[in-house]
Formats: sequence, structure tokens, C-alpha cells
Amino acid sequence: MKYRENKNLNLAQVGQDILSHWKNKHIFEASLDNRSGDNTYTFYEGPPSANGTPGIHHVISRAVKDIFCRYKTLKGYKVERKGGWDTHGLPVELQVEKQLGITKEDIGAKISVAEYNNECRKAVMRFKGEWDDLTEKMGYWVDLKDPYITFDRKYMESLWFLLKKFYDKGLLYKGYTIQPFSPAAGTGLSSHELNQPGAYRDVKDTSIVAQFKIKGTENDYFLAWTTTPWTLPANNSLAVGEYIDYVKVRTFNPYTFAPVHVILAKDRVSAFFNPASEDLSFEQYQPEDKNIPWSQVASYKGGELVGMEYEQLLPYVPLSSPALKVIIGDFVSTEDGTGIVHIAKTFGADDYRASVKNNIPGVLVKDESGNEMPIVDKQGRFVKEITDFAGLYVKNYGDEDENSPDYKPTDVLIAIKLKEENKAFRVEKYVHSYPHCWRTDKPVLYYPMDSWFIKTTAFKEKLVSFNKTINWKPDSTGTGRFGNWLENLVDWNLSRSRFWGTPLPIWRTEDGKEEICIGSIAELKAEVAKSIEAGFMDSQLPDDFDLHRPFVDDVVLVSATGQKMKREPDLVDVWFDSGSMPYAQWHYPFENEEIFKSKFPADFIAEGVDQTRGWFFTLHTIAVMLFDSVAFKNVIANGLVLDKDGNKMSKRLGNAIDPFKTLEEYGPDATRWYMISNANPWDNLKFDMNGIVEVQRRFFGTLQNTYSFFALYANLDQFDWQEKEVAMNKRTESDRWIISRLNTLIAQVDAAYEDYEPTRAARHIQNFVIDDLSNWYVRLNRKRFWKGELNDDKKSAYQSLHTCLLTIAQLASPIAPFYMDKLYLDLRHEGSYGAHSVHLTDFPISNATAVDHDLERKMELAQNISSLVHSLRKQHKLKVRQPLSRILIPVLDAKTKAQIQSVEDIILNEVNIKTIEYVDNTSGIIVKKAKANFRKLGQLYGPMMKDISKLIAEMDQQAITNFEVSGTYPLHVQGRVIVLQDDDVLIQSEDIPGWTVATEGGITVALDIHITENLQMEGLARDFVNRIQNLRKDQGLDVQDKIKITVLDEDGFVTDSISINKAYICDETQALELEIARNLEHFKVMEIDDYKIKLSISVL
RNA sequence: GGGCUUGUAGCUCAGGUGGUUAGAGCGCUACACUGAUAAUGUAGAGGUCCGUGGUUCGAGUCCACGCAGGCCCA
Repeated sequence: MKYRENKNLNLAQVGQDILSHWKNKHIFEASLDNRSGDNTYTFYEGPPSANGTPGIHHVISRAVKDIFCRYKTLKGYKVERKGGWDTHGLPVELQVEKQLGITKEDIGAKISVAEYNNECRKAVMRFKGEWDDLTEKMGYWVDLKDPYITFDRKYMESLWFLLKKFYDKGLLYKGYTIQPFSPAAGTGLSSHELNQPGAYRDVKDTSIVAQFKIKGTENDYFLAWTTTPWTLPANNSLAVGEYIDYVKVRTFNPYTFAPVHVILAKDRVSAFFNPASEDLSFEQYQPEDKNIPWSQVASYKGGELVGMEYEQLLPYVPLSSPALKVIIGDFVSTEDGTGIVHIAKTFGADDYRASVKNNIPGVLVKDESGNEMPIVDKQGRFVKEITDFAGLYVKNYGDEDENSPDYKPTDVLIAIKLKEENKAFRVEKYVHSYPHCWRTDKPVLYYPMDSWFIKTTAFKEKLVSFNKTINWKPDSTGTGRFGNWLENLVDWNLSRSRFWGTPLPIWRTEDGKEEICIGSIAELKAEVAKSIEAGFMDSQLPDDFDLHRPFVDDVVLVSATGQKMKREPDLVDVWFDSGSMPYAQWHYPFENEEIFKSKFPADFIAEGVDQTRGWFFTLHTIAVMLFDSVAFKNVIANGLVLDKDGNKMSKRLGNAIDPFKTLEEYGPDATRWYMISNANPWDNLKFDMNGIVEVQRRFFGTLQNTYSFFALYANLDQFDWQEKEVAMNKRTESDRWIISRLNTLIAQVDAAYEDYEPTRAARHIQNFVIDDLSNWYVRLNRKRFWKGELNDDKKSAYQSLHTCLLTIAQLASPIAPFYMDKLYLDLRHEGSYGAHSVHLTDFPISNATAVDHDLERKMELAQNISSLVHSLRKQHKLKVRQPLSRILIPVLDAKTKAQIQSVEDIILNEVNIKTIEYVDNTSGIIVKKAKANFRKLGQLYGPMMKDISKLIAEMDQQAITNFEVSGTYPLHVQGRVIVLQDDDVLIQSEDIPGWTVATEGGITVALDIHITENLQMEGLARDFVNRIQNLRKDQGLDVQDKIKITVLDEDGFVTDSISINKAYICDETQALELEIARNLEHFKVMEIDDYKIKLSISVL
């Protein structure tokens, strides 16, 4: 049995090897079978869309998911992870349209809806292969064999069930939203269509600053500006900015010359009034005068105006309170206009929002069926109630000849009327950018369109309070981004006017008086049966009936009163698809009720922070509103992956990183470790390949070196890791130290994972491996591994190191699943990789009794002192191979002395010094320094600190000694006497006169740099050993080969040095013989300092 | 425009509740080590802690206002 010795570390190769090990031995499946179903940890996979190729940012979010699922598995939980695919929605449709070279208008004409949807169905899984490939290669364990797919019939049926549940609770209702609409084309336009080049173009419109008369005043008006005068008859309120300054100006109307007081934003005064005319005489003003006098008579903050009522400007459709008053609008600015914005709820998205928020009704009339409609019809004409302008197109949708002398745009007609009625303060042409319909070239109207909503606002309190029970990582996303979003909740608009998605299962009569919401396929069939009876349908639906369009659209149902009911044409928001996955992935409630119940809510989910208002929100909303529960208990919202300069990655800029290439070049483990250890997942990651290289070299390289070191000697000694362990109290100080550190590490890492802090876990592990294990423990103990027989001391060194490595493999396996599995298997010398894996083990448990804080502190002292000695050696150019006789360490208390003494051997060995001498307080040669304990004294004496600290710093040796003896010290500060107590002052040794010293962290070390002849000889012997070792290596000798050394006797000092230290030299170099010869025929020349030594070595 | 977030060495990042010399790694320079060796160790140089004001005896840390980057929303 041998521990596998690996020459070169190839992490990409390790990835491939272990991947096939997992596959061959079904390790993922075993990691599930391993655990009992009574102890489950539930994870929800946020479904990606496979219509595009995966990017590097998918690697980090999936690594985060994987880490905690693996961790919880180690902790004994059964962690089933069902995969999923998001398949519906606009991006898929746009992609298909592009691919087929068609537009939305062609659907139903050039291509049937059925064919179109079929194309979407094909397109959406186009890159599934690549996704699966990435999933495997990066080591993301998720069940890909039985994923949920949102276009699946069963999945969609569950959605219908949920929608009906909303409907039955009265939480699904029909309302309207303000959307871009093209009257000439008779269709709504998507924001995507408006973003097409050329959609926005500059047009010259008539703009009006209208005067809204304030209720109960003689001639006080609000001034509000609009570039769409046709919306003025629909005005229902005015909006101001809460903190904007407003003024009231006395002046005359420029058209009627009537005296008026007008209110507008202070910053806008200069746009409407000529400074030269300010405070001209009002008395002398004559109508038609060019300069109209004005003066400011009052000023207000926007907030003060709120609630003021005004008279309706164009009262064709009378409105009353709570309409016609001033409200706050967060969109109000003083960039242009008057700082007061005219609000028409039915014709602007901001307007609609602000009106809803303030509970203000819009201006609506009744159509022939008695249903409410806006004052402009779908052809773009004023309704009959707008008597003066009834039937007129609000924009030129009637294709009238604009060049005709008789043509007057409706906006102009409105302007004329307002001017005549003393309701217009300024009318002028205004050039602005306005969106146009790409097909008709006509300006769009923002128009109320039918939409179905979920009444989320009714559950606002609950959504907020439930959110507070969720553990968000980072916290700020939960309280801030998500919390604020919930606080400012509006009803969820479910409607999408598209083709490829889940159809809204609502059928309505023509007049909208009767409707039915269908909650299952069975229910639909039952209704169809009735419809057949009523003669509206010919035959029952087939068993494999597709719930997509156009098939559902062909279903006509019958109402209670015997009328035809047709399906509402909308699809539901795809976020409803993904937010329903806790239920729909199990086809709940039609199947798997028990499974669903045991897996709801999720213990953990993780996605990008961009999902906050997407998946996180819809999961939360559906769960809270329908199931009175959170949907997830812990969530990590990871940040973006940027390029190394902090720019967003995009294919267009060419700075996107190919995840496959990265995995292939650096291996999955280094990639994952880099991503996790470099920064918290919720911070943006500046992805830099150099970072992966560094991780590869520094962390994995060091770990691999440590393992190789172990394997090399363990194989020589035939060390068996399964042998009985050497008792802790029989092990050396450094063994117990590394085991203590290891157990501390286990606790830290466990706590970090438990707290969803993977970065913290990775950094703890990394620091332990590099600093404690490799750079200290292994380095200090190297000799124990290669010298002598396999006795208990050697065995305990092997066991200590083996335990550390094995434990590291377990601790780090969630983050670096491939390499750590290999390490684990190699340590158990499962050369053929049996049906075992680190992922099937239990997470290590920190053994508190093995943790020795005192010992850890001691070792820290040893490290500090060694570092100081190294520093001193360097200053005096004394190489470490030259032994020195002693160092002096001043110790002020017995405890520190005892601590240092217990690690004395380690220090002496490390820095090649013979003895440590302790200089205690009584010696009288230490120079001490006093420093105020700021934290303690500051709290007591606050403002006096400056003087106190100065006086303490000035304490002389006598004063310090007195203080040490008596434990108190009186200080005269600002006429007061302050008695310093024990720990008010920190006393440190600073200097030993006549020695060169180094100080750090309260420890001072002095080095005796005098070299005796004996020391010099020993130094030379050490150099000699060193050169022999080099020669052995040059000659390709094996570690265990024995040699004979012959040295030519030329120099007395050299010969003496070698003779005196003969035993040492032979021991170190595996020399059985060391001969000083008078003659030597074949020799090599060895240079040590100024000596040239001739010698030969031969293998015995 | 609003919300959230980030800003500390050339680069990537640490810096509980404020406490007096602001740290690590990489990179750089020098030296050492040479049976872990395509490794390793030690030391050195390198900081207006984004800016301005404030609170305080004392601010990288707390507060206010800005600036710059990022995300989401409008």
C-alpha cells in the first residue's frame, strides 16, 4: 500500500479524473442515499434559461449553491437538488423572431402561432447540452435527469392552480396600466419596440403653460406645463416636488391682460419673467404693453402646497374631491416647465402611479356597454363628452393634410380656447424627442391598456414582516433593496401580450359581466363538456391537450347565463413561472403532495442580486399570499462578475470570459477557490486570471507540496494511517500545537459555513494550510520525517500531519470538490479510487479538549521571537547556518517567561542559537517605557487625556519601578491628583543598554553576536553538511543511500572543524565513514567562505 | 431622478462595540535557504485610509454633505 506520489499538479486533469470517479462510482447518488430522509435540507434551484450559452458569472452563482449543498450533506442532511429550466418569455421570442427573420406582426400571418411556439420550444433548449456540460465540469451537483421545465404541461397546470387560488381569494383582478399604444395600428407597443433605432424622433409640438385656478381665490393660479395639451381635459391633479422652492408672482396674463397671481418653482421664474420688468409699476401697466410688470409676493416649499385644491381646467367630465388637488411627485424637476406637473392618470405612467398612490381617480367616461373608458378612444379621437372637440383626433391619426391652410391640430384648438378663457399663461412651439410607432410613423399615445394584476398591495404588511424572518446575505439586500421594494409595493402586473408563455386561464363573456378562472385541466374539460352541450364546441379536448396558445384560444366556454366566453388573450409574466417552482416542480397539488410538503419552504437559495425584484420577489409573494409562509429561509444574493478593470463583461466589448476555457486551463477547483476566497460572493468580483494562477500556486501548490512531502516519507517508512494513534500527551509540543490549531480551524470553518460566509471559510482554511501547516509545522518538523526509524515520535509526526491533511480535505471539499476528493482518497491510499469519497464523510467535529489556547499563544511567541532574531541576524549579516551562543529576552512577568521557556527548543532550533537568557525585572538592566492605556483612561478622564498620556510617557525608570512595586502612582494633572491603577499603564521593556535589540508586540530580543572559535567550527561543519547534501543530490543519490566521505587534509582549521563535528556530519549526511586523508586522487572542490576543501564521496 | 452598494499600498483584499506605529497576499528590491527544490524563508521599500465639514481628549471606524464606480428601479 502506497500513498500516491504525484509529480506535477495538474488541476484540470484532477478535475477530469475525479469527475469520472464520481460518475463510475455514482458518488452524487451515494451522497444522497447516504443520508436519511428524516433529516432534509431543502434547496431550490433557480431555473436558468438555456437559450443562451452560460457565462463565467454562472460559475460563481452555481459554486455558491453547490458549496452549501455539499456542506449540509457533510453535516448529515439529505440534500436533494432538482434542476430546472426557465423556458418561456420575451428573450426566447425575440431570439426566434430574429432567427426566422420575422417580427411580432408576422405571427399569425406569415407563420401560425402553433408553428411559432414550436420554434420557441425548440430554441429554448438549444444550449442545454452546453449547460449540462458546464454543470458537470465545474462540479455543480444537481439532478439533471429529472428537471422541472416551465413549458411542461404539468408545470403549467400547477400554475393555473395557483392563479385560480389567487382568483378565488379576490387577489387576481383586471385593471389597466399605461402603455405605449399606436392608435393608427391599433396595437400596444413593447418597450423593446420603442427602443428600436428611429423610434424616438424630434417633433415640434404645441406646448402650453396652463393656469389652474386655486379654489376660493380671486385670481390665484398654479402654472403647469404640458407638451401634450390634448391630455388637459383628463387632468386630475397637479404634482410638486416636496423640497422644491416655489414662489407666488403678481403679474398680468399676457393674452387677456387680466391681473393674476401665479405659483411656480423659484428656479423657473427667470424662464417666464424678464428681470427688467420686475417691480415695474402695476398701476401704469396698459394692456398690450411689451413689458409686463411682475413681483414676487410669497414663497413656499413644495410640501406646503400639498393638498391645496383647484378648479377643474376643462370640466367636460366633472371631477370632485379627492381629485383636483396638489400632490407630491418624485419625478418633478425644475429642469424645464414650471416645477408643477399636470397629471392625467389615464395618459401617463408617472401620472398613473402618482394618482394611485394618492388615491386620486382619473377622468373616465362610460362606453356603450357601460364600461369605463378614457376620454380618447382607441382610434385616437376625443369621445362625445368632450363636446368642443368630440370626434377630433388628438394627433393626426386621420391622415389630414397638415399643409392645408385650414388644418389646425387639436392641440392648437385647445390652446386657443384656453387663451380666450384666461387659462393659458404661455403657448409656444416646442421641439422634443417623442416616440413613434415604427410601422405607422405616427406618435404613440400613452394609453390605458387592460391588464391583470395580483393585488400584492393587500398583503404588503405580511410580505414585509415575513421578509424580516429571512436571513439575507448580504443583510443590506434584504433590508434595503428588497425591503424598500416591498415598502413601495404596487400591484403585480401579470399580463404580457405575447405568444410563448403560460396563458391566463380566464374566460370572459363579451360584455365582461361573467367570467371563469380555470384551475386544472380536469376543470377545463368539464367546462368544455358544458360548452359542447351549449353547441359552442364540437368535441372534447384530447388527453394530451397543449395548454399553450393557440390551442387554448380555440376553447370557447359557456357562461352561467348561456353566453359564449372567450379566453382573455394575455399570457402571464414569466416571473410567475419561476416563482411558482416550489409547487409546480412537483406538479402540486395534482401529484406529490407529501414531497412538496416536506420540501417547502426552502432552507436555502442563491442567485444574482439582479433577481431581487425577479425571482426572489415572486417566490416570496406567491408563498406569503397563498401559503402564508416564506418561500426560503436563507438566501445569498451574489454580485456581478466584472472584468479585471471593473467593467461589465459583455460579448460586444469582447471582455467576456469563456467559462469552459477557464475550467479547462486552470481546473474547476482553482477557479472556484479563486472566486470564493478573493471576495465575498455578494461583492462584485473583478475577474482576473492572474488571481486564479495565484490561487493555484499559493494554495493548491502549497497543499500539494505538503501532501507530497508526507507521501514521500510515509511510503519509505511504510506508515499506516490506520494504526492506533499515539496519545496526545505523548506527542511533541508542535504536534499538539498543530492539532490544536486544526481544531480551532474546524470550529471557525464550521461557523463560517453555518453562517453562509464561504469566503471566511476559504480564507481560514487557506491561512492554516499556508502559514500554520506548511510554513511552520512542516518546516520545523522536517527532520522528524526523514531521520531514524519509525518510532513513536516519528509516528506521531506522521499522524499529526495526516490528520491535518485529511481534515483539510473535508473542510475544503465543499469549495474545491475535485482536488479535495483526490487528496482524501490519496491519503487513505485508495489508489484505485474505491467506492468512497470525501463527499460521503461526516464533517469533522472540533474537539474542544484538543484546543490549547495557551499553547497557541506560546507558539505565536516562538514565531515572533524567531522573526526578531532573523531580523537581527540580517542586520549583522550573520547567516542562519552560523550558530550563535545566546539571545537575551527581557521578561517582566513569570508567565511570559514560562511560556517562552516551553517553546525554547523550537526557537533555538529555528534560529540556530545555543541558549536563551532571561533578563528579569530585578536585573536592573532593562530600560522600560510606560504608555497610557488609552481605552481605559480615556473613558475615565476624557478631556484630560492629552496631559495624562504625556505625563505617563515621561515617567522615568525610578517612577516606573515605584509604580510596579506599589501598584499605584499619583499623577498631578490640571490641579487634580489622579491615582493610576495597575492596568492604567502598559509597561514594556524597550532596550538593553549595550546590546542591539529588536522589539515587536511587546517582546524584545537582544542578540549576542560574538562568535567563538567553537561556534565558528560548528558553522563550518554545518556548511560542510550542506555542501555534501548538494553533492548527494547532484549525483542523484536516494535519500536512504549511505555514503563514505574522504576529505583531503590541507587546512588545520578545516580538519579540526570536521573532526570535532564528525558525529554530527555523519548523522546528517547518512555517511557511515568520514575519513581525513593525506592523498586523494579524484576529488571535488568545495568552497566554504574562503576555504577550498578537496574531497570525494562514494556510495557504499 | 430614487433605492442599495463599493471606495484602505501598484493590484486583490482584512481592519467586533472609536483608543495613538493601519495589516495580509501578490508584485517589486535585497538577502538567505538548498533532502518539500519548477519549492521555501527573512527583510525592505511602498498609504493625503475618495474629498470636505462635524461630533470627540482621540475618527480608517460615528454623523452630514459631496465626488467616483457598480447594480436595480424610474
